[in-house]
Formats: sequence, C-alpha cells, structure tokens
Amino acid sequence: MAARRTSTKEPNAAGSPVSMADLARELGVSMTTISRALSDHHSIGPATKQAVLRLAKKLNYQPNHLAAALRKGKSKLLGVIVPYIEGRFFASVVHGIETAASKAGFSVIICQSGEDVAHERKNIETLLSAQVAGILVSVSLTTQDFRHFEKVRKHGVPLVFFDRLVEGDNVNAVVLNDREGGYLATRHLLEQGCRRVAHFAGMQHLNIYKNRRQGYLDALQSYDIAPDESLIMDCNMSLESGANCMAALLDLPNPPDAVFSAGDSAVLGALQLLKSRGIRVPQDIALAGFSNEALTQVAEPMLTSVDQRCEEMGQAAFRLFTELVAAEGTAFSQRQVVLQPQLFVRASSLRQDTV
Amino acid sequence: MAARRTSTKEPNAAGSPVSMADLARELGVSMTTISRALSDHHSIGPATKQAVLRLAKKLNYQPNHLAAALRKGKSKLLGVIVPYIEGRFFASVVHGIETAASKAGFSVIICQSGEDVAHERKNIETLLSAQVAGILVSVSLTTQDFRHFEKVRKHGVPLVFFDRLVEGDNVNAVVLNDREGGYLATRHLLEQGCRRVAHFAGMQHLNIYKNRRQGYLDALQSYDIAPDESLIMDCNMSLESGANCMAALLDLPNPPDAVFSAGDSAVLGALQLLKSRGIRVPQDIALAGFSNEALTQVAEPMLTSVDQRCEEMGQAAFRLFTELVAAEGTAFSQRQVVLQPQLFVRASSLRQDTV
DNA sequence: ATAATTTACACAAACGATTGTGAAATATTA
DNA sequence: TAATATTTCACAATCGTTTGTGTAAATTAT
Repeated sequence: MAARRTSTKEPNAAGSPVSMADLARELGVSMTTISRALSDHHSIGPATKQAVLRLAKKLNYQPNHLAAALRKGKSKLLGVIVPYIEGRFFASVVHGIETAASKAGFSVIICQSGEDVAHERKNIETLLSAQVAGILVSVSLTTQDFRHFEKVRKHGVPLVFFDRLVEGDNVNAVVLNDREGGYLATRHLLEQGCRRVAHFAGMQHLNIYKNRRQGYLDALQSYDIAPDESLIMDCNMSLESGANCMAALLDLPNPPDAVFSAGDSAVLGALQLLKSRGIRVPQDIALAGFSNEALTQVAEPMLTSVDQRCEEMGQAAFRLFTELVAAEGTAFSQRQVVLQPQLFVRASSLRQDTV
Repeated sequence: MAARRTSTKEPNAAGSPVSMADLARELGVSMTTISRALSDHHSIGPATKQAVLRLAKKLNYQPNHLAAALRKGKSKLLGVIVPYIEGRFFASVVHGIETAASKAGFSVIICQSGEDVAHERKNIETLLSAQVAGILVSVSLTTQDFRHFEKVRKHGVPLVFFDRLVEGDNVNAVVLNDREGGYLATRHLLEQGCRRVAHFAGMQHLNIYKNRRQGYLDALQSYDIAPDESLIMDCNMSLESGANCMAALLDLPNPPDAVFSAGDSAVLGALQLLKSRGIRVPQDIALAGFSNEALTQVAEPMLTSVDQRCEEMGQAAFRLFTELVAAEGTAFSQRQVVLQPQLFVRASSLRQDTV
C-alpha cells in the first residue's frame, strides 16, 4: 500500500542526505511529528516516536544543525580566541574548554589571533557571522582598543575572558590569582633564607605580569624588605632574555641570592647561564619560575614554579559561559572567577629540607 | 520622502541584529540586490553597490553564515579531530591547519577523541551535523573499526587523514616518512661508531611506530648488522617506560652502545637513568629520539631527535582538503602526501665532531 | 529608426528545521 | 449519555540567504 501523501513534495534523490522531509514521507506523517518525535516532545505518542527513531536510524538520518540553529536563532557553536594554540598553557586551556563544551553538546571553533589585534577583530567578525552562542577570549598582547568586544555585547552574545583581560572590570572573566602566585613563590624563596630576591618582570601593561610583580612586592613587604629597583628586571620572558637579565644581575655590586621569574623559559635561561659560570643552584642562587611548564621537570636541577591551573581555567570559562546564557535577561551581574595558583617546590629553590 | 515599500514586511526591532532585509528596506531595493551587491555580482550597478556597502558598514551589518550555508548546502566550517590537543605535536599541526584555513576563509571546529573510538564516532556525527565542508582527522589509538569514516564518504564530505592512518590505502592522507626518519636517526648512530644500537619501539599496530622500527631495521641492514631481537624493546613511550627499558638493556650480558627511541619522552627517561648510574652520554651510550619536542633542548646533554614537521603537516592537510573540493566530481584519485623528516643532531649522540 | 544586447533590478522559491495554533480522535468525568 | 479533558498530530509561517527566471530601461548595432 502506498504511503499516504502529506504536505511534503517529491521523493528524495539517491545521493542527497536524508532530511526530516524524507522521514515524514516514508512514514506518512508530517514533519512536525518527525521533529517533535526526535526532540522527545510530549505531544507525540510513544508508538510514533519509536517508529520515527527506528526509521531515522535505518536511513542514517543526520540532523542539520545549521537549519535548526537558523530557526532557533542560537547555535551550538562556541567561539574561542587565543593568541596561539601552541605551548602548554593555551593548549591546556583549550583542552579544558573543549572537554567541558562537548560534554554539554557544544562544538568549539578555535581562532588564533597571533597576538595581533587586527586578527582578533577579524576573528570576532567571523565568529559572530557563524552565529556562535558565545565567545571565550584571551586578548592579544597588542590589544589596546576594545571596541570589537563592545560589538559582541551589542549582538547579545555572551563574552568571557580568560587569563588575559581587557581593562575595566565590567566584564566576565576567569583568571588566575597571579598576585597570590607571585607572593607564594617569593615568600617561599624568603623562607629558604634568601634576602636579596630579584624579579624578572614581564610587560607591565598585561594584567598577569603586573599582578605577579605586585605579589613579589607583597612578599618582600611581609618580610619588611624594601624593594630594590635594581633587582627588578624588564624581561620578555624568552630564554635569551632570562640569560641576559641574569648576567646583568651578576654584574651588580651586590648580586641577588634568588630570582623569581614571571615565566619559566626565562628562568631556564638564567639557570643555564649560572651553570656555565659555575654558580651553584640553589646554594648560591635559588630560582623560581611561573607557569609550571614541562621543562621545569626536565631541567637540572628541576625548577620550582607556580602552576596556572590551565585545565581548570578552561572548565571554569565554559561554566561561566553557561551561567551567562542561563541568566539571560536577568539583571546582568558581571562575574569574575579567580583560580588559586599552586606552588610546586622543586630542587632549584630548596636550600633546606623544610617548609 | 518615504522609502518605497518592496517585498519586505516590517521594520526591524531595535535589539535584533540587522539582516539583509533591513538593508533592503532602508534602501528601497530588493533583497536580491543587496545579496548580489555584497557578493559583487556583475548584474548590480556600481552606484548601487556603493550605496549598499556604505549602508552595511553604517548599520554594522553582519552576514549570517548559517543561513548562507544552509541555502548553498556548503558551509565554511572545517572539522578537525585529534586524539588530544595538548602536547607539541597535535597543537602544532592544529596551528598549521588553523592558520591555512582562516587564510582561506574557513573556520575550524576542533574535536578531541581522547584516544577513544566512541568519542571519535560521536565527533564525526557532530561534525556532519554541523555541515562541515570537510574533516581532517588523526585516528585514535583504539580505532580498529572504520565504518564511521565510511559514513563521511557517503555524505560526500572530503576526508583527510594526517599522521595516523586507517588501514587500506584508498584514503587521502598526509604523513611523515617515519621510515626514513627511523633510518636517518639509526644511520647517524651507526656513523658515530655505534655497533649495538637498541630500539625503543612503540605500539606496532600504529603505522607511525611500525615505520620507525622498519627504518631502524633498514639502517642496520645497510651496515650489514643483523638485528638483535633482545635490543628491540616494547615501550609505551612514557618517561618511566623509557627508564625501565634502559634498565633492562643494561642488564643484558652484552648491553647496547646506543639507543634510538621512537619517542622523545622515553629517551629522556633513559637519559635520566643512565645519569643516575654514572653512565656517560654519549661516550658510553649514545641516544636519539623522535619528535623533536621542546624537552630535547632542555635536557643535558641535549637530545638528538627527528623532527616531524608538525606545522607543514597541518598546512599540507588543509591544502589536500582544498584540492579535494576543487576536484569534486572528477575522477576520484586518492592522494597521499609524504613529508620528509629532518634529523636534528645534538650532543646526546655526538661522539665525534664530524659529518 | 528598429532590432538586438546589455545593464539593473525585482519576484519568489528554495535550504532544513522549529513551533504556535488548531482540530480531530480518544479517554475521562459528571 | 453528554460534557470536558487529554492525547496525537497536521498546517503554515518563519529564520536569513541565495539564485533561476523575468522584465523594464538604457545602450549599441544594423
């Protein structure tokens, strides 16, 4: 017996993917029924649901998210913008985001700004055009102008910053307590008996480096040590830069007995320079870094470092996003999630086996 | 003077994003004109084009890619599936892919299989539902059943494998010449005067490890050295595993004078064990690894390793994808792109300053 | 001056799913 | 038994673009 013709038109050609219309025709029901059966709507009888599900499986039906998103006005896509995907930190954060997102049925579109505002702007446009449900971003180093983020807000798309922020605090963000991290590392060095602790400071227009430096100062103050400007070095956190800074410090009339670097590569550079000059670590100079990169456990001695909780940061960023969509319409309260850093003490700073 | 009403209905509410219909109403032209003006169609006069462009800019018009993709049947989304995003290799490949893709106007959706076939299957479904224009994948370790990839082909979606392949060679893929890499590293060790070269071999059901081992055997043969099975160790490539394998080798009545490991972490484990036992590297035992991870340059001595051309691999994978869409419909010739590995010789294997 | 082009634009039907509204059929209650 | 509630489903509009077809007007060729 021929299936009763309903509102759908023509039979499906062989090659094209099967759509709800195909299912409807095959079963002699309307597309409404198909759609509601697939989304488990209450107004569809259990028998019909079974039949639809079975046929869908049989014909290998793949829902078209695009069409659904278009109709509903909201997609299951999540935009993520990072300066670059390589390197432990951002890769791990993205890992955390993707894992959490996919568990919640979201797909993540990854964009790299390459530390370039122009790219960042284009990334935003692309993501908005893709009708993403939200955007998670860690701003590029060169970002001084924030209008492109304003545009995101205008489009009503939830925006969450992680790690690197834009100025102003009326934003949603998840960050590490970098200040606490700087404090922990520096205090640890002081506890080891060091009294002239130097600091490799990163670019101060970035919140993270500014805060790490502030934590360093906090620790000195808690020990009633007046900061010595000559011990605070401008450093771009590269290996070479670290070696150079270390060399400069050694030339001081009164060299330091410890270094807290705002990054791990730089402290490795310092370590290599010290070893080449026969200066013992940690006996003569103790070292501590920031980021807890893999290299900290390969260097000899292993490097003390502050862990940034990369993966938790990713998870937290996604969770904050979901909270934003849930709070849609309600009073817009900006939220900041602050993660606590963790100090990993290793040989490079252990002068005495104690706390 | 009131704008002439065309086919469009109601004025746009304040909050909602501006669409082509809004532009059309504002300018008193049809949506056709807007669409064609924006895509620089020849049938639109220069004056009209100008006006449309200007208004679009002014009203901050954002094209809706979803709608366009739905209509055209093809999106500007590219799906990428990797076992995990962390770690140098995949992060770099993804970097290469994303850079190339975004240059060509594609956005990449990143998925992690977590080395789990079930996840991999779900990833495929998700990507197909998202109507991606193509899928780039490096299969998980646990993938033995390949039907989900067959489904991709059925949907007419271009599929490109990179690094890790499925069996059978009627697939599009870009891989490293792992065999050549294994050969280069081993030959180098032999050239350094080593005669009992051991090998840390990875899981042999993976093409990459199988080929590296084969390259190792090739090199031995080219030196007329019969392979000694007791020198070929099963190794899961972890740090610990590397140390264990090294320890086992040292217990041999006739220990090796060199090790070529199919992975870098394992060779680092070996190095650490050797140092702890006071065995000199490379004088007593020379070492070479595979992947050229960052740690190779942090270890002491620095580790000789084979570079995998991660970024080129990403670029090549994307290029292969574009070639596939270009060749749409024409005779389907599967293509394999093979990248040449590069050996980086460092202190861990340099017994004599030569070659 | 008339015919043949070219230019410039509008109409309307798709793409594939969702959903408010309404209407049968069936079950429940008075 | 009649009235009311519940279950089950179809109609048709809609999301924002794209595009084949149609048709005036302007330009060029004959």
